[in-house]
Amino acid sequence: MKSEKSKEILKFPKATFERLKQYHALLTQLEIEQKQRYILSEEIAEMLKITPEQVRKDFSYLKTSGKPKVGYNISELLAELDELFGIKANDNIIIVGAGNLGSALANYKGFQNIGARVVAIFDKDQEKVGKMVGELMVLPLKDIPRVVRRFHVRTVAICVPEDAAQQVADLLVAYGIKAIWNFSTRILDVPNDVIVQNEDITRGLLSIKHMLAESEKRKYENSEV
Amino acid sequence: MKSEKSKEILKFPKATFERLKQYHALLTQLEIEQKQRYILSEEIAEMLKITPEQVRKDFSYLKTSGKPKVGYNISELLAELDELFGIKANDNIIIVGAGNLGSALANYKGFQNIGARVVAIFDKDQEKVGKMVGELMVLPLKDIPRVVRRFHVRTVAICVPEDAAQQVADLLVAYGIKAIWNFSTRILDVPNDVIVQNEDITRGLLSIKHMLAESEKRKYENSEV
DNA sequence: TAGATTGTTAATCGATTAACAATC
DNA sequence: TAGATTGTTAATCGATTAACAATC
Repeated sequence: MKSEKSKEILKFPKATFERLKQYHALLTQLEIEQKQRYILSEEIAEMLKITPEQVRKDFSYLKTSGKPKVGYNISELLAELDELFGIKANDNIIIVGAGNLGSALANYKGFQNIGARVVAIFDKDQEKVGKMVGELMVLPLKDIPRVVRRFHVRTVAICVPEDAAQQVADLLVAYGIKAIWNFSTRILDVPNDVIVQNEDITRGLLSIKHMLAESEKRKYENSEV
Repeated sequence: MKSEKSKEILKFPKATFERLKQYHALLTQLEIEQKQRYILSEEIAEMLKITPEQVRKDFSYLKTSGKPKVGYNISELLAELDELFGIKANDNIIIVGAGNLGSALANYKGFQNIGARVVAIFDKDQEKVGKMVGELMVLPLKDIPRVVRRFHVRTVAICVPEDAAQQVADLLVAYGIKAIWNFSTRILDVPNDVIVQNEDITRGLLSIKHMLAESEKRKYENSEV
């Protein structure tokens, strides 16, 4: 029974784990569309711009298996991934910062697909407190501990301006928060047992810039030959 | 001279390139703070939760070198990374979708640090057209081709609801856009020569869920011994 | 049955870590 | 000078790709 319990979180290659998240998103989408019941590794590969061999290799770590010439059962695969990511075990999260970004997050409908729910949104600005964001009323920061206790909140999204991010993080750590979802570009300094997930969007744009530069370069070289 | 030109975009290990973006963000922050002129590989490593050896290995691909016992000159390192990422070559980008997320993006101040500028924001909703988002007036979709031509826009951020994302992508591809910065969770189907950068935020939350589950598991196991 | 696709093993490739000489 | 830190080479580790048998 112990070994059972321990096995619940399997050890995948880190790279595989990252792709499993992509498969999960794709399969969720396909499941909603209801257009097909099976999917080939080839089709998945094409949509995610990877190779079919890679897809099959990744799936070989799962219990679900595919049928030659038929592919993988979408519902079955999705169910296993849901289980794997603990989608059914709902996580209550809160948002600090009720600006545009915080509001966008609060209104985001996709959280239910990954077993998360936004239970409250906070702002230090008295002007914003009391206003509605979607179905939530903006609360003052002092209410954070109460909400955290009541809803067993472990994860907090920080959506405040750069210069307030560290301060808010310190506060949350003091309140016993386990994980910070950091939407500021500020590198946060927190104790080692607090999980920080940086969601610095500028990284994506840097990748685009780089890829654009590379394709320009290729064009230049080809025209030269 | 050809070889000069070709060398402008150096070949780094992919993993190193990803970390270079983190170093860039960190150094940008330190440069703004003006608290120190030099930084040790050890200090960088601690802030980014990697090893100092990794940092030095990554930097060995750069021209900038550090001084034993002194570290790396922050300005010098940042200047090289700026050059490397083409920060000085400004990129004009546009945003489609003037909801909370699009508005957050339009108001984001950090773009200048990575050589990007939002020149326009669009929405299909007539109610939103004409309203101000920061310093930009929301424009109707039909104005996209004009703006793209006038500002040489290559990159577009898609901030529309899930079910409109593919449609907008098709439109943009037809207008000759080179790169799509996709903020919807929808997997987009576009021609191979169009760059797509997916900014699916739910992935970060899945990582958090997984890390929380792992640390719970560790706690459980330790208490059992 | 023939052909297509899966799943797995082995080979290759790439990234990280370890070790240590060079240098301030 | 002694000690700390950098930078590089070699060793290890991990991930991807190739090859191919199994199977529908």
